[in-house]
Amino acid sequence: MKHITIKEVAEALNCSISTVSRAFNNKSEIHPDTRERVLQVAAKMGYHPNPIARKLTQQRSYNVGVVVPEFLNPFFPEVIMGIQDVLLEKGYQVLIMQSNENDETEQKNLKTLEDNFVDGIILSLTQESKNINYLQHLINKNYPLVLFNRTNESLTVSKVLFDDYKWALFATEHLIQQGLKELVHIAGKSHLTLSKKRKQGFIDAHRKHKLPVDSSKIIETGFLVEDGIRTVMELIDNDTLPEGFFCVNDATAMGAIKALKKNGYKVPQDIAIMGFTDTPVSSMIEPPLSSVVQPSRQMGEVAAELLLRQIESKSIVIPETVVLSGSLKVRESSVKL
Amino acid sequence: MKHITIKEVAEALNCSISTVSRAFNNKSEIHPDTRERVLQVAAKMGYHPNPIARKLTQQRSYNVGVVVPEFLNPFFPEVIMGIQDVLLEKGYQVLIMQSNENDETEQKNLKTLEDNFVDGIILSLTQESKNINYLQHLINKNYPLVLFNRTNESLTVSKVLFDDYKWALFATEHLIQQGLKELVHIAGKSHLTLSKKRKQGFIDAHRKHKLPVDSSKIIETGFLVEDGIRTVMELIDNDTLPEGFFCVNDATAMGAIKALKKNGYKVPQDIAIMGFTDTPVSSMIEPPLSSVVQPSRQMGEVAAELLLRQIESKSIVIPETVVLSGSLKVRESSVKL
DNA sequence: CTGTTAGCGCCTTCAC
DNA sequence: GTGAAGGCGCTAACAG
Repeated sequence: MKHITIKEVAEALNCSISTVSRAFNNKSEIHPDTRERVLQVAAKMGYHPNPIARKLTQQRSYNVGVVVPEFLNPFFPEVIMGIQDVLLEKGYQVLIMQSNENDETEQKNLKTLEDNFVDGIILSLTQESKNINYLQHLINKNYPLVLFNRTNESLTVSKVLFDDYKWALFATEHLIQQGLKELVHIAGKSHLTLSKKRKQGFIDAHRKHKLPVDSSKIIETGFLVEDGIRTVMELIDNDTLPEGFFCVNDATAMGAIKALKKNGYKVPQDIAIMGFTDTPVSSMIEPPLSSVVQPSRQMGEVAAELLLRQIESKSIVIPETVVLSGSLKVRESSVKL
Repeated sequence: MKHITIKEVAEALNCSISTVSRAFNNKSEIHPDTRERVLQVAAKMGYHPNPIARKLTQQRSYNVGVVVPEFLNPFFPEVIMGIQDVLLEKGYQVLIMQSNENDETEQKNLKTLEDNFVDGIILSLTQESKNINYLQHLINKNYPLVLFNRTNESLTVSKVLFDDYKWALFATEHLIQQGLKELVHIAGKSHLTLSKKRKQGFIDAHRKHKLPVDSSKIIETGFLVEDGIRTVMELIDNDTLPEGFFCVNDATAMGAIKALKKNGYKVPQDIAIMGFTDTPVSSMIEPPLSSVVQPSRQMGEVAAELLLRQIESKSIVIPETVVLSGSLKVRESSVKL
C-alpha cells in the first residue's frame, strides 16, 4: 500500500517537483510540452497528488458534512443523493452523519465535523432541536451552513424549504372537498418551523371554508410510524375519532392506517387519510396513501449549491432562503366515493 | 474561520509544541501536571489538533469508504448505521457513496475513495458487478477491503454474509408446508453469490420434499419493486401463475403483490408470497409480508470490525468470512388458512 | 520529562 | 518556463 509521491515523479522525469506540481494544477507558467510529458509519465506511474497534503497547504478540507436526523425514512437518502450529485461533481467529499433524532448526537456530529475542518455543513434538525445556541455559534463564526426541511426560524442562515404552509392547506382542502368536516391534524414537534407551517395550513384551510377549528383538532407527536399508531389508539380509546386525518408525514399516516385497520375501521370509507412527503411505499400500502409530493432530490441539489456559494465566496454571503414547491398525489386513502 | 494551531498554544503556555502534542496524544513521557495544564489552556483557546496535518504525518487518512448499490431500500442505511457505530467510535470517518446499481459509478466511487487515500473500503456489489478485476487489483495491493451481503465468490477477501442458502431453504419450506406445490422463485442477478445461494435454497427445499423443480420455476430479475411487477405481469400474460412466490427480496415481493392485486388476485388466498430481508414496511403493506429477518445493523458492525482488523494490523490478515443467521417472520402473505 | 529537529507531500513565492 | 526554498500543522525520533 505504498503511494507514489510527487518527488518520485520528478526524479523519474529528471525535473523539479514544482514542475510536476504545476502540471497537475493547470498553471499557466509551464510549457505545454513539458506539461504533457509530466502528465503522461505520472499516469504511467500511477501517481495522484495526495489529497491530504494538498488540503494541508490549501487550508481546505474539500469535505462537506451532512447531518440528518435519520435515514430510514427514504426522504433523507433522496436528499443526500441530490447533495452528492452536486458536490462530488465539484470535487468535494460528502461526510454523512445521522443524529437518530437525538439532540446530543446531533451536537456531537456537528462537533466532529467541525473538528475535522469540513468546509461547510448541510443540516436538517432533529425534532427536539435544542442545539440552536450551538448553531448560532457556528453562524457567528461565519461557518458555511445550510439548513434544509427541518429548520428553526430564529436562525439567520441559508435555508432550503418546502412550501409547507401552502401544501398543508391544499391537502386539508382536499379532505374538506371530500365532504369531511371533522378533521384532525397529527402534527410534528412544534419547535420545528415545518410543523408550525403545516399546522397553520391545516387551520387556515378550515377558516377558508368557514369550518370550526381549535387546538383539540391538533395533536402534536413525533415523525415515526409508532407515533401515528399511538395517537390514533388514544383517540379510539377516548372514542373521539374524526372523519379524516391530515398527517405531518407519511410515516405517521401509515401508523394511523395500521391502527385504524387493526381496530376494524375502513380507510377511506370510515376515515380518510392524507400523508405528506410521498415516500415510495405510499403507493404500496393498502389503501394506497394520498400524499403531498416533495422534490427531495432537488432539495439536496439546491442545498448543495447554496453551500458552495458560501464556501467559494471570499466575502460574506447574505443568507438566502429557497422555497420549493410540490404537488398533490391523490390516491385512495383520502377519496370518499 | 481561522483555526488555532499547536504553535499558538505552545506560545501561550511558554513551552514547546512537542509538549502540547504529547498532551494530546496521551503519551506517557509527560508529567501529568503539565499534561493537565496544557489540556486546560488548549480547551480555553478552543484548540483541536488539525486532523489533516495529523493524517499527513501518520500517512493515514482515518477515513473509511463505504460503497453501496443504493440506499433507498432501508437495508443499506441500516447496515451503514452499524458500520458507523463501530467506526466513529474508533475515530474514523465514514465516507458513504452509492453506485445506483451501476457498474461504472461503482468503479468511479472506488477510484475516488482510493484517490482519497481511505484506509479501507467496505463494499456491497451492484447487481451487474463487472468490477471483479478492479477489486482483484485492490486485493493484490493488499488494500483493506470487506465485502458484505452482495459478493462474488471468485474474490478472496473478508466477507460478511447472511446465511442465504439456509434461510432461502427454510422460507421455501414454509411455503411448501402451506400445501403449495407450484412455486416460483423471483431471483436476483446470478453474478451475485447471494442470488445463487437463495436460488439453491429454493431448489433444495423442493428436493427435500420430493417436489419437482426446474429452471422454468426460477425467473432472474433485478432487486426493485418494478422488477417484481414486471415479472408477475409476464406470468399473468402467459397464464402461468404459480401457487406461491419466493422472492429474492422485499422490494420484488412488494412488486409482486402489487401486480397481483391489481389483476384481481388475492394474496395469500390465491397466491402466497414470501419476501426476504424484512424491511420495516413489510408489516405495513396489505397483506403484511412474510419475510426472512436479516440482522442488517449487525452486518455493518461485523464488517467494520473485520476492516479495522485489516487496517490496524501490521502483517497481512487472512481473509475471514463471517456468516450471520436470521429468522423467519411469518405474517399474512404466506399463510394459507 | 521536555525541547529541538526533521520530515509527511504538496503548493507557492521568489530567483533565475 | 523552470528550480530552489519555505511553510501548512503535526508527529516522531533524538538529544538533553
